[in-house]
Amino acid sequence: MARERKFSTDELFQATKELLLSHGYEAFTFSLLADSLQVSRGALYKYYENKEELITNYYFYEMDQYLLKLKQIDLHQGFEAQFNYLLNLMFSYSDIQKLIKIGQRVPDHEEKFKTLHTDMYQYLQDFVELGKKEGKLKRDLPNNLILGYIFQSVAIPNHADIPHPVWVSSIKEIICHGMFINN
Amino acid sequence: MARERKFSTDELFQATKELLLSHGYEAFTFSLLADSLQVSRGALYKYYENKEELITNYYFYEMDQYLLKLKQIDLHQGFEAQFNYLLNLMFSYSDIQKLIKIGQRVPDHEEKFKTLHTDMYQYLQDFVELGKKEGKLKRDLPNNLILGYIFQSVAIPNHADIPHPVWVSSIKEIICHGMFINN
DNA sequence: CCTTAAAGTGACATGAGTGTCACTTTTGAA
DNA sequence: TTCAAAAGTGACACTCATGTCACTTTAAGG
Repeated sequence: MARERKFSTDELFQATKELLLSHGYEAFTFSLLADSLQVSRGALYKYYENKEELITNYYFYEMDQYLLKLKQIDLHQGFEAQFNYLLNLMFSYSDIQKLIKIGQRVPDHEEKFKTLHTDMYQYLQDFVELGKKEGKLKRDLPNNLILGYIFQSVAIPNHADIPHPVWVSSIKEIICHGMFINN
Repeated sequence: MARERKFSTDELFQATKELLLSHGYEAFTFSLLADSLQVSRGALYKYYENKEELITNYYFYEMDQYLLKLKQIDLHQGFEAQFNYLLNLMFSYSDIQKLIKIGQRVPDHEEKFKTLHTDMYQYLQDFVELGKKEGKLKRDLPNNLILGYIFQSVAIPNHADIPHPVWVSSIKEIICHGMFINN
């Protein structure tokens, strides 16, 4: 009954992601997106009323996928295994941290994004509590700081091009045991 | 001989800083800046040809001040004292990290900003090396990771509103000895 | 008092993104 | 074959930031 679409929702979101990462929120335009999808600008308005609505939708799509991955942490037994899983996840989805920062710029939606962020942290409280119960994590550290450190570590710029495996194991070393030599 | 200026360079840079932090690079406009200074847009063009030139100038001004503070690290004797000085500096100038990120968006100047960033790191190599020589810092950790880790820590969002002193001492604990209990 | 240089103003042309809409194209079902 | 629903197009009116420029205002020196 209807004509075939020139682009799928997945393609649209993929293009949105690339443009958001390369241009930022303010410089992201429907023109750019239309060009990238080789479609007219008007066509996009058939699906989304404006850039804000599009990006909000895209974010929920992206975050759903991410949370799904995050929830798989429960498939791992014991804190140590969960910790390793989480750290690897961070590195394979390192774009997400950048996207979250960009997403906080969407007007009127700072609240929504803050909530999403908080939810994510909330969800991982169990993981941190497990670590504390198992006597692995220091009890006096705020849970949110522990999570913040794990999330932020993927954002440290590797300007000196240290080989990835060395970089990752060094980060793990610092997170777990710090940069100071014990005495 | 000349008419009195309605705003000083310091006022202009202060307003620029506030607008950059609140609106980001792409949404920063001469109109906004002119309004903020209660001056006509045209007046700004007497001093800077465009937004890029203005922001570049502002950045060099800001970074000069910051580097000056950074260099005062040498006034402290021994690694431990320097480490404490650096950490306090990070927290009192926490806007700088955000500004650096925003600055990386200025077109054609990513190179310049990357250089500036690298220079800053370069300048602190001595500090890290001192820590390693004094047997305080783990020798096998890449210097840039140690610095990056210290810089990033001020960017961790304190959504749960942990009291500042607790927050800071917890961060120091993690940086120095990690989040794991030793066994 | 008058001149002059710098500061500041406001209007103009330009270019780009926005949102809309009448119109065309495609497609499958009747 | 026809036709209706959904996809897609491109032009239009609108808004807003940009950069320029002729003009006005100010203030100090001659």
